[in-house]
Amino acid sequence: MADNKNLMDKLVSLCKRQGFIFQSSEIYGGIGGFWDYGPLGVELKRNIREAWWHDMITGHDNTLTPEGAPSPYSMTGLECSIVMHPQVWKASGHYELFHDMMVDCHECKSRFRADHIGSSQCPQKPSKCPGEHDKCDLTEPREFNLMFKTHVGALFNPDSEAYMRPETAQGMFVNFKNVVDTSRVKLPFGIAQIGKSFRNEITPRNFTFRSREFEQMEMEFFCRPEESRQWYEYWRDQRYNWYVNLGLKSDKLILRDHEADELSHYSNGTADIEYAFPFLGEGEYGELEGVAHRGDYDLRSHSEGKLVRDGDGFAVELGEDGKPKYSGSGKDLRYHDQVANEKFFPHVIEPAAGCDRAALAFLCEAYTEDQVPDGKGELQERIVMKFHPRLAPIKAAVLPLRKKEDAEIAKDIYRKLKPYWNVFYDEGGSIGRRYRRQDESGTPYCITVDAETAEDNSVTIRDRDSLKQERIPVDELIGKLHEKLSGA
RNA sequence: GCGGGAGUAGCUCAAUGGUAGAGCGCUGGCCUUCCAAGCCAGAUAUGCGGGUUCGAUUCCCGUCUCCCGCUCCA
Repeated sequence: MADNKNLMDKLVSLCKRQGFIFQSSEIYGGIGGFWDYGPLGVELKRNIREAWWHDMITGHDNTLTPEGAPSPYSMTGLECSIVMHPQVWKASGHYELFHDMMVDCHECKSRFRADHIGSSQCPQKPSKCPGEHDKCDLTEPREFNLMFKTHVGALFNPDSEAYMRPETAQGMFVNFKNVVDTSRVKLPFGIAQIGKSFRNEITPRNFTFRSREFEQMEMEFFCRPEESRQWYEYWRDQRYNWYVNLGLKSDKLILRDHEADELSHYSNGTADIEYAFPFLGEGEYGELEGVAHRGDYDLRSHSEGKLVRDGDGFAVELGEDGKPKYSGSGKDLRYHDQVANEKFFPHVIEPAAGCDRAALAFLCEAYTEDQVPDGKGELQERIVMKFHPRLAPIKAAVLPLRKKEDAEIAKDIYRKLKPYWNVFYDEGGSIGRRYRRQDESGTPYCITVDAETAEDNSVTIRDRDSLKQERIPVDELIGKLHEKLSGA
């Protein structure tokens, strides 16, 4: 743990000095729970997003049955607004769960829901309610809201209140009908979205792990109810393997099924994909992604009104007037299977990933200290970020060995590669220093131009992890890099 | 939100009620050229606000941020 703590400190320092992650608004003293991605960090995150988008959507083959899947399926993308109609959050259940009037006691440091004071116990005198004991020192009821509130329109009044989305998922549900009506998709299919979400966390902690503004990569997979269990299992494995294939070691990554009492109000089953972050204790894991079986909870809620558990199933929650407590849209969001001519609410499997958490996990996993012989053959400590080539912010660096003689040829090579990849040109400092700089940025390959290049038009490619160099003709460079970077 | 600790250069750290230093890194130059070599020159810092004081980075108060513990955690 002490080593891990130390490792986390070193990683935070590296993120700052290499331009991966900065504290938001740092020159004004910072603001808790918000983070900025620097020149390298933005490339890392972009690569994570693109890997996810490619592997989930654009690279998915709608016509074949992937291994482990019950059938072929289709995938589509979507991008929704962050501010939505406030009723979305009432029907979804977020408003009730994220929004409470709370009373705190200065004396016993407890917090109570304002509407439950009469049925709560004072921790110091359990026979009385909070506030009835002599020593109680209660605050006024205070609004306690995990959703960021804003106002739509220039006039501030209660009718203009709106919320920044606390998750991207609802955008997929409320657009379910739009997607079905316009894209000719048939069950089973997924709608995927990447975007920012906002939660007013009480305690942002652990670097970027729990932030107030964060990016989600979420997919809602709609299927026939009777197939939902199989799809749930398919997506659990699929998503777990995605992280492993991008370099997270499987002994640091677990797939953990939620206990029954841990399940969300809507869920028929949830598994977390969790990573052994260095800031956690031995044997502890932090959530990267949740894969939830949401049943038909969301589509039904947005049709009929917010649901509550009713025996084994769900029923619309009713207010005192016998009408839905939080009404839905009233639109029929059932899927119409035109072949079988039946209408039903599809069931939903939701793999919901945190992009920033993935970025943090990949940073933690990449951070490596090893030893490399210097010019005299003595071992020197090296810090190297061993990113998977798909995720590396810079794919290759072009380095002239001798600044004067080799620079022009090196620049030509740089220009040849630039249209394909984010390539970096560096002629400053000794070659060893430049290699180390690229190691700390996580650049997988360094292309070095030397005296031989002018003679036979060949360069060396240095491998970041093995330090091995391979000499190849310049004409084969693009093909070679394609092969190496495609991510064996 | 509570309690404790901490904020000095890009990073890691030093020092001081009276001109704020170092190492590494960074920039320019010379020399060198396959794994952080050398020489010369240079830039960059006391989180923010207030108070005490002739003078505050140092003492006091507030605030913000970070760390640890509690609390919270779809």
